[in-house]
Amino acid sequence: MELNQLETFLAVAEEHSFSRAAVRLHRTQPAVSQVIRKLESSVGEVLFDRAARDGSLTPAGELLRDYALRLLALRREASSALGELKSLERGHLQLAANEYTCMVLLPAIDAFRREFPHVSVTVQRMLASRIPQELALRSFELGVISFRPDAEQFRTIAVYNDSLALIAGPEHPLARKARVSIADLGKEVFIAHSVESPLRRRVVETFERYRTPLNMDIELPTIEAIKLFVAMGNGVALVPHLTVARELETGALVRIPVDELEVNRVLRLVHRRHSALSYAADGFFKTMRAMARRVGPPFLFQVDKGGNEGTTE
Amino acid sequence: MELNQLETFLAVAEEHSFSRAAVRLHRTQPAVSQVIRKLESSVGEVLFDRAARDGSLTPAGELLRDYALRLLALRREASSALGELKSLERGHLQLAANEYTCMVLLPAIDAFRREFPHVSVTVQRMLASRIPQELALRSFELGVISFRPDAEQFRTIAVYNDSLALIAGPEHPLARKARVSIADLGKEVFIAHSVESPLRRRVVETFERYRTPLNMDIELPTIEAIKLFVAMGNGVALVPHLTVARELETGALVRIPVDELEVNRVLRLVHRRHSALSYAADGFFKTMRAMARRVGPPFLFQVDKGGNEGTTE
DNA sequence: TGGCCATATAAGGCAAAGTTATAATTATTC
DNA sequence: GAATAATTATAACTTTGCCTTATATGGCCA
Repeated sequence: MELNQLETFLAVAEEHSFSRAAVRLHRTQPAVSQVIRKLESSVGEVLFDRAARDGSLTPAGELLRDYALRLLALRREASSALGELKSLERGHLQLAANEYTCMVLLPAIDAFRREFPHVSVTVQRMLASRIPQELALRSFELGVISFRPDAEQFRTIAVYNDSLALIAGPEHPLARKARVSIADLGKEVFIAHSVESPLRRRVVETFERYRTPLNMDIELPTIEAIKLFVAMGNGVALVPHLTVARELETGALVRIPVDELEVNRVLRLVHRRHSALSYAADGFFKTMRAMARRVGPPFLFQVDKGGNEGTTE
Repeated sequence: MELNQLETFLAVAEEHSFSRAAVRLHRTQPAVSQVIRKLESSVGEVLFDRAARDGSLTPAGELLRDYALRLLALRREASSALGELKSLERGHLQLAANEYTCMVLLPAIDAFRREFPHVSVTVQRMLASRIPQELALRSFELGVISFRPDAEQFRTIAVYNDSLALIAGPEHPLARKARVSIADLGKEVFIAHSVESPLRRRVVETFERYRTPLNMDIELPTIEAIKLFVAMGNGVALVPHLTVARELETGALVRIPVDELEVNRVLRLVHRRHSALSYAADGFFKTMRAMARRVGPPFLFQVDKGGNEGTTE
């Protein structure tokens, strides 16, 4: 019993004639006869009362008619569901980001949801360092990272240019100075993130380069904790600008400009190079590209080319 | 999109491998590849993430998987419904009979329902004379008549041998006589059925043959009315024995034996010769044959053979 | 980088499904 | 009641398409 056969079967039942059904299906009458015969032998029942000569159904035929209608309706539904997937009237977008990189996603997700309200979005929180391997395992489709993974299997797109901000509480002595050099920071207490990260390594390297002592006696587990602790006047911290944008505006924190620490880090979307992009992910890319064009820096949209330079820039 | 293809598709999705699916389906791997490719092109979506090499589905594939499962389940359901029809765990029996021939059906329907409790039965009430033409129009499948229709398109089976009973009220003078001849009936009032019927014609002919006057001034529309009227002592009536069996037992009516009126009439099941019998009707035949064997006369089961002798016995 | 595993591709064979032509069957009509 | 018309069945032939064998390609892992 195939859907194809059921289509022919229903045409005969509706037209009450093998020949008229053949016309409707753009086939010849013997072809229709053959399909019906084959269907009859496959279900083990005679479906049309041949003696009637008016295409009337046997009881078995009546029964099969109901099922045939339901089966074909279900196929139509499946087709239209697949169509909706393509036109993003349906679908699902699975992202992964860490505590702060997910911040940059928020305006993009907002725009995306506005454009495609029927595509659901989930953002999985994950340490950035684990994102490539989980991505390879297909736990999600798109990740946000701040480095370029060294495997060729990934494709990355730079989407946000985040600078590192040295922050202090508004009452902090450095907050009043117009210009601060890295040497001035030797005596400050740096509040560090307790998770090992490229960011942290870069801070350490920079201080070593300038031969400046780095006091990192305090480690806190979340950015929120660091911000709060610094706002209370306890030392300084180097954090992604985007995580403190609000506090800088309200004055709860102050950004201290230090030339030697003018480091940017580029946030990138990453996906499996060899997996076809879902329509949802494709739509998300389009949204981000549109946003980069409309909003401009720090948003950007730049597909990374070339080899696997590893952790860079 | 065919069910066949969806079966292959699901096998691959479940086995997470084209090659293993091929083994399971007793095909070769290229055959499976080809089916999937064809399915993909027909739905316009890539269904498996080839880069994954572990048979994982794309979002479109996930979506189709749900529908494929439902479609195949529905096909299984259809098959089993057709199986139930054959095994009479499901089905419908449509009969037609008139006011009194339906009486003979009751014990048969009772036995049938006992054997096949899931087959529904409807008895359509209809003048016996209209049954053949309605049968030809397929309003029902099986009719009960007391004559043999003259069209070759019908097949009849004698199932009940009903004698005509001359009835009178218990107080009627004839009720006391041991033997009554037709001549004794000349002065009686015959209560007639107001519907023209073979039965009535035969009564008239019999009286004419014996040159006995027949007083049929009273016509009543139902057997029930005739029985009641006769029981009240108003004349006599000639009615099918089976319609008065109960009253004869209780003594509400008395049967008067008249040799010249010892006429039997055979009730017959009739169906379209060229239409295949439904499993339900076939089961009903088997039930009636079993009953004829078990109960014996007046039940019988005798397929009528030969030409179209018209109204006969 | 070479071997391994999985899928893709190509070519050939065969079964199934479609077509044309014609027969058989049944209803209709004069 | 035979001719006619309409409908489905049958037969022979063609084409399509599915499956097989054989081989290539591509990603992964040591």
